[in-house]
Amino acid sequence: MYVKDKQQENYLNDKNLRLAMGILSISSHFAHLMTLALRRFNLTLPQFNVLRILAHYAPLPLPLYKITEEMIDKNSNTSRLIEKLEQKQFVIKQYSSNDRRVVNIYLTEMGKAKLMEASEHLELDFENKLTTSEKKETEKLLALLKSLKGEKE
Amino acid sequence: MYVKDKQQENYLNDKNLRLAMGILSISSHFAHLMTLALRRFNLTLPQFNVLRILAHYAPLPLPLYKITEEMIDKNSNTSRLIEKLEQKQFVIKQYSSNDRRVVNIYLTEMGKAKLMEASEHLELDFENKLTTSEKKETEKLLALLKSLKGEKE
DNA sequence: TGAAAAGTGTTGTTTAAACAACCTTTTTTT
DNA sequence: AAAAAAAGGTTGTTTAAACAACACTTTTCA
Repeated sequence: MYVKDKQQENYLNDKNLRLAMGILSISSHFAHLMTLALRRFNLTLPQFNVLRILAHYAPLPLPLYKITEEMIDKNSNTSRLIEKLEQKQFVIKQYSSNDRRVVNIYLTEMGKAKLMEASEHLELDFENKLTTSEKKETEKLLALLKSLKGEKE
Repeated sequence: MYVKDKQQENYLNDKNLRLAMGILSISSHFAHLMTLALRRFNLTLPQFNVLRILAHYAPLPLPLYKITEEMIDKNSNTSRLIEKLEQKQFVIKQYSSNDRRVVNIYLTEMGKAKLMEASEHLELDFENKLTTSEKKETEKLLALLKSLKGEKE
C-alpha cells in the first residue's frame, strides 16, 4: 500500500523542483521550531527578525522602508508589525524632520534585552537539536544559500 | 549611514541562528517566485504541493491524513485545501467503506494535467533563474537539507 | 515654477494560516 | 460487551499574510 508509481513519476523527477520543495520543507520545519521557541517570549518570528535587523544598526534607528528591505518576508505589512512591537515597547517610532515621509524606528533597551534573551534561548535550542556533523555543514550551507539567492556578500 | 555596529553584534554572531534565518530567507524567496509562477495556473503553492503528493501514488488514492503527513505545512487545514481542489475538479473525494472515518482522495485526469503543465513551467522558470554553478550545488544542498531535517532517506 | 513621477507609509479588504474544539468511527482495555 | 482511548475529519474563531488603493511628501524635469 502507498507504493510510489515510478512510471507516473517521470515529470516529477526534477532536480530544481525537488530542490525548491526541499528547501520549503526544511524551512517550514525550522520556522515551526522557532515559532514554538519564541512563543514563551511573546514574539512572533517576523517580530524577532525585525528586532535582529534593528540590533544590527543600533543605536542608530532604521527607517521603515529599510527594515522592509531587510525583512525575510518583504510583502508583509511592516507598518502593522512595527505597531505591535511599539505596543510591547520594544521599539519607538519617530517621524523624521528632514524627510517628512520617513519614520525612523529605534530599538529600545527593553527590545534589545528581549532580543538577547530570545536569541540565547534559540541558540541553546539549536545546539540541542543539531548534531555535531550537522553543525559542521552549517557554514557551507549558508554560503550556498546566499549564492542561490544571488547575494554578493 | 546604516553601518553595522560590530560591538552590538556579538550575541547575533550565532552560526545556528544565522543558518536558520538564512534558510528562512532563501525559502521565502523561492516560495515567492513559485507563487508568482503558479498564479497563472490558478494554483497556490500548498495546492501544487498536494497535487505532487497525490501524483506520486496515482492512480491509487491517498487518505487525507496521509496527505497531511507528507505536506510541507502540516498545520494547515487539509480538509479545506482539498475542498478547493475538489471545486476545481482536480481531485475527487470518496469516503472509505472499510473505515468510515477515512476519506480517500483521487487525483483526476484534469488534476494530473494541470500538475504536469505547472511543473514544466516551473522547471523552465528555474532553468532560467538559476546559473549552472548553482544547479551543480542542487543535489548537495538537498542532501544537506535532508540530513538537517533528520530524514533517513 | 508647476506638473508629473517616484518615494514612503498607512489603511482597507479578502483570503488563508494557526489553533482549538468538536463529532464520528474504530480500536483498545478491562 | 461497555467504557475509555485513539484515529480521522470537520468546523469555528482569531490572527496575520497578501495585495491593492490611497494619501502625503519629495524629486524630477519640461
